[in-house]
Parts: sequence; C-alpha cells; structure tokens
Amino acid sequence: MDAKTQGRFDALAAVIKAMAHPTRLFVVDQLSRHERCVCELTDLIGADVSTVSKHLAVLKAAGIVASEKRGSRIYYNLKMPCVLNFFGCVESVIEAVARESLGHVE
Amino acid sequence: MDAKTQGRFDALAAVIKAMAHPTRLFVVDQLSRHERCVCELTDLIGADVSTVSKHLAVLKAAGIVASEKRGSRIYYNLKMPCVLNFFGCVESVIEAVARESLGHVE
DNA sequence: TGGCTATTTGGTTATAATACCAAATACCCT
DNA sequence: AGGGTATTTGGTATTATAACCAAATAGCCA
Repeated sequence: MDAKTQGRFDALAAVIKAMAHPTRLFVVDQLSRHERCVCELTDLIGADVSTVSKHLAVLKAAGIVASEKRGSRIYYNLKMPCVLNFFGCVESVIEAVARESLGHVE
Repeated sequence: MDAKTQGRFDALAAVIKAMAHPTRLFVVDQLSRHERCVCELTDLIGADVSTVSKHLAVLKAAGIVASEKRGSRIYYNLKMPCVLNFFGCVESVIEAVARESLGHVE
C-alpha cells in the first residue's frame, strides 16, 4: 500500500475510531436532535462528568462535533449530520447477523 | 441511559469498532470493487499474513464481510455495501477540519 | 505420500483506550 | 469577594488492540 493510500485510510480510520464507542455514538445520536450541554449529556449517559468530557473531547478532536460556550455552560453540536444515514446501514448489518444466527435457512 | 438504549449503541459500536482501523478500511474498500483472497489482500497491504488474517476475522465477526472457500483459497466479500456512502461522509469531515486548520476565515 | 501453497491460531510484547477520583479552572450571581 | 455550578485536566489501574514470529491446519497436485 503506497503512502498516499495509507494516509487516506489513516485519516478515515481516525474519524471512525472516534465514533467507535457506545457512549460517543449515543452523544452523536442525541446531538443529531439538538445541541446539548455537557451536564445534560452527563445526566442522559449516567457516567462520571469527567468521563463524558473526555468522550466529547475525542469527538471534537475528530471534527465530528463542535462546542460553543454560552453562559457557564458549553453546548456541543453535531458537525457531521450525514453520519445518521450510516446508523441505518450498520443496523442492517446487525439485523442480518441476528437473522443468520437464528433461522439461517437461505 | 436505559438498558435497551445501551444495548443498541453497544451493538452499533461493535460494528463500527470493527471498521476503525486503516487496514480494515482498506480491505472494505478493496472488497467493494470485487472479492479478494487473503493472499491478494496480503500483497496489497504489505503486512504479515497472520496480521491480515486477524483483521479479516474481526471484519467477519462483525458481519461486515463473509468468506467463501474455493480451492485452496478463501475469498472474502463485502456484506455491507452501504458503507461506501459513509466514506464520503467521513471525508467531508476530514476536509472541513483541514479547511479550519488552514485559512479559517468564516 | 510428500511437499507445496494458503490460511488460521497461539504466544508475546508494546501501545492505546477507558473509567473513575481528585484537583484545577472558568463562569455566574449575590 | 465568596459560594456554587459547569467543565476540563491529571493520575492511575484495568482492559483491549495490534504487530510479528512460529507453529498448526487444510487442501491441492505430482
């Protein structure tokens, strides 16, 4: 694999890896509805605030979300709305796997 | 987060995590063109065969690819063609980040 | 059978990711 | 200023990933 190709897939993987965690996917899903501050997300997720903050930092570093400070709160919003289509794509795979493991009478 | 929601995002994350590696994304990209045997992929990637085999096992366990044995070779094919749309989505984010870090004159 | 080629599996080591707690920082309000 | 809330950062222990080599397994063919 040449260097250019390698670079392309490194960059792709970096973004996808940033999404590859249940909590971060939940955040993306929430933010697709409307922006949320850290405290709201923390309540919804039910983990330590510091944990949520670090997940948000990962998403932000990848360019998936952005943050805006208003008052004493920091609101996060989704910069990658196209990701939602992908959820359906992934869920179709999950369903296919589930079907396979059950009946499997192709 | 309730148990059902947690389960949904755990499943989503499992599939996405399986893709979150440059080599595995490269494999997905290759297989989107046509099936490939392990030896072909190994040549294209330029890593140890055992490394490639393990990456393929990860993709297969997630339901992203399937394999078929023909002769002494095992051919892998993509079970998730919809993933390709997602590459464009991710690349748009990468470009946006690149633009930000350069000019940034919004 | 014996020897190829193709692929997977086991073992090991190095690196990265994640969670929590504690502490630092920032901002608002009285 | 001082207290309270919101958020990030540092530290640490645990767990997960990933790469390579070596060895095991499977199938083909002469």
